[in-house]
Amino acid sequence: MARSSQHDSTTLQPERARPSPRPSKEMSIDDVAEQAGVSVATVSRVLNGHSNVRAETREKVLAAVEQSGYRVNELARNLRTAESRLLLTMVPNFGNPFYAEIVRGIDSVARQHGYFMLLCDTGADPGRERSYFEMLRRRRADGAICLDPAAAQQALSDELNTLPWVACCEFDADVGVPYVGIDNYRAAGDAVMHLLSRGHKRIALINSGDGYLFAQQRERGYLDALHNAGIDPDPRWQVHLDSLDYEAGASAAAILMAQSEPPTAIFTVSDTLAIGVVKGLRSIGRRVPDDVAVVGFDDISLAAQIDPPLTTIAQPMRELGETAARLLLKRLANRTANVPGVLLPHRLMVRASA
Amino acid sequence: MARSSQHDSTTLQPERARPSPRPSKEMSIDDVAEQAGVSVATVSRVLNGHSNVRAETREKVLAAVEQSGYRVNELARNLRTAESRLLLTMVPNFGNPFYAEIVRGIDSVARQHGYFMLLCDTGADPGRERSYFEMLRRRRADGAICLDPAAAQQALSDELNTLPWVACCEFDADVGVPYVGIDNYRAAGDAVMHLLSRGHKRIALINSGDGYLFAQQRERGYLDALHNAGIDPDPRWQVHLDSLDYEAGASAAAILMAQSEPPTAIFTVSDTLAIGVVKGLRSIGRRVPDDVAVVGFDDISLAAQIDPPLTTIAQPMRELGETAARLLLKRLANRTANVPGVLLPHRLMVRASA
DNA sequence: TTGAAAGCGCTAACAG
DNA sequence: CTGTTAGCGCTTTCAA
Repeated sequence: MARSSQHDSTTLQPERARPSPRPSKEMSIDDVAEQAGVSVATVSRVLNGHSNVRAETREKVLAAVEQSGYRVNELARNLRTAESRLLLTMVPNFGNPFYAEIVRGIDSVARQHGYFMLLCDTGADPGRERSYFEMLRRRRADGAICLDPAAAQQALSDELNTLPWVACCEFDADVGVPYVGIDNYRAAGDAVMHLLSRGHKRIALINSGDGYLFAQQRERGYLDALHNAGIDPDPRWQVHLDSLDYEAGASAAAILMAQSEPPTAIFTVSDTLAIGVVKGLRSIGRRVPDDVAVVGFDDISLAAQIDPPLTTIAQPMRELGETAARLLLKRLANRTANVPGVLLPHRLMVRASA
Repeated sequence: MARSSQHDSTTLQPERARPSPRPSKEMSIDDVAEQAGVSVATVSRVLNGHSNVRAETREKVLAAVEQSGYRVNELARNLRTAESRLLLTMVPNFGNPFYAEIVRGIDSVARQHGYFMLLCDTGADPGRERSYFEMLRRRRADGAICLDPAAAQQALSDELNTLPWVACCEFDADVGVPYVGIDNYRAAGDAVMHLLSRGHKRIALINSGDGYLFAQQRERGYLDALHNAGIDPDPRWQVHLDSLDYEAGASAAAILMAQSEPPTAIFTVSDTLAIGVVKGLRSIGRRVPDDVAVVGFDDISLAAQIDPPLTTIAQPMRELGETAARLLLKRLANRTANVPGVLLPHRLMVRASA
């Protein structure tokens, strides 16, 4: 509604009297050089902050840049320097709030180092995932952080391990790929031990499909903790889901409770599942924690908000992301550097649900 | 494990007996051309699926590509074709589940058209936001979809409107930028009218800060609906928050209910807020909907999961994203095309909370 | 149907 | 301190 005038245009035409810098034809470094009366090399130097330029010359260049509205063409720069300064982050499902904070951590470290992060939702589909690794090969991205299960598992058999990437959360320590995550085995054990200490004996596990490495690790933790307590885990207490959605948790809970001797506690490998469980329990008239205790996993921000607030295993999500990014950057800086695998501490958050 | 021989090469290192294609030195199109005994032009043609290549020649090239493990260098291709095939999506806070589904919609349309989507979390910070628009100017991305408030508002005053971007959800129809969103004014009215029809008179509004355009629009809708019902809105019923977090909703509810004549219903401009409200209400002993009714906004997947299930205004999130992407693609394909603003329908989801 | 050659816009030797 | 110049790897006329 304000100053409109300026575009009745359509390209091809003169198009005069534009507001200041915006040039009608895209400028190149040559134009700037000419306008400043120097060579392109000099322009490049000041643009890249090299010190070997006389102050006076620098001023001239800066002035020309300023008043021409010139912007460096990163496409050209990328080709020349042979790097895209883009990092890929692959997540199986970025609608899951668990990933949000991790991705934030990655993003913040990346941009701190002059990289941009490209977020890719793979849907845990190996096909999609491969297509993203393909981007690496085509030099569209410099490196990748993968939160996806498939890659971690195929790293051995593939030439995947020659690509610059690191695994986050989903990792196999025996493969040659740098990783960061938590000790899922021990974390699951801690959760179960908490339930045990509350007097529960019939403790169920709601797990995701075993496509996930963490699922296997947590299941072993659960099983061993039970065994160590002298309890023989009933197979009927274990359910495997192919989803981490709220809904999946709700229906799993209902099924679990329909048994003749239903569990008195449920350990779930994800808070989203646990939230669904709580809702499912409620809808069949069971109270939490009085009738059945629930413990989740991850400690997403929602966990403390629901009713009752969720007891859960907290993962240091932000740090997981930051660490992953640092590992990757390190690999990028030095291809031959020995980048380690790192395990970050988890923590049991005792709230009202168990 | 197959045919290995060909490169024990590498410039400096031994490193022999590598698995198949993976070349130790990066291959270029010249290498492929040489290996296939044709010119680079021909290689380029088959790589790009041009039809004017003899079948036999094509085979030769493909074979060379295959067994050299060659991958096109997109950096070079980008420079040459002057496009990055990258789209930016700017969200104020991608931890908010509302954005997840929208982003999915964008992503799916983008990749369907051979583009990749770069997700950018701006934190609703105009500075960060500008830095992303800067990427457009530097040709690091071809276009952008912005879910952020600031851009929509500055589009007028700036040369922002010459850049290839579209607004999604946050838009000002009077500015020259293509947009997609819902009719926030009417949607808010619908929510209030629902509450009215349930007999409520003292209806509170929990709004976000007025940095958001939708906040202003929904507030007007709320106010007018009340007026139209002959109710004079008490200013004490309106609270403005600078956050959409669960926590913010919880404390706002407590404050609201501490008044001498507290509201009997609360309309909230976001489900995340509403979920916090429900929790806040519960923690001060108020029941929903018996003591106070709550209606949210967005219909994120969680809305149906909480206790009680949330009555809310559903936004067609997936479609919002898809439409935004299509508008942008259209603009990209034809800079002078007249890309319209589009409004998608919302829907009141009546559940148990109101 | 194919090849030769001219750049895309930039950075980085190498000279001066 | 500054300029000249040679490419980065690809696509695309233009000729053959």
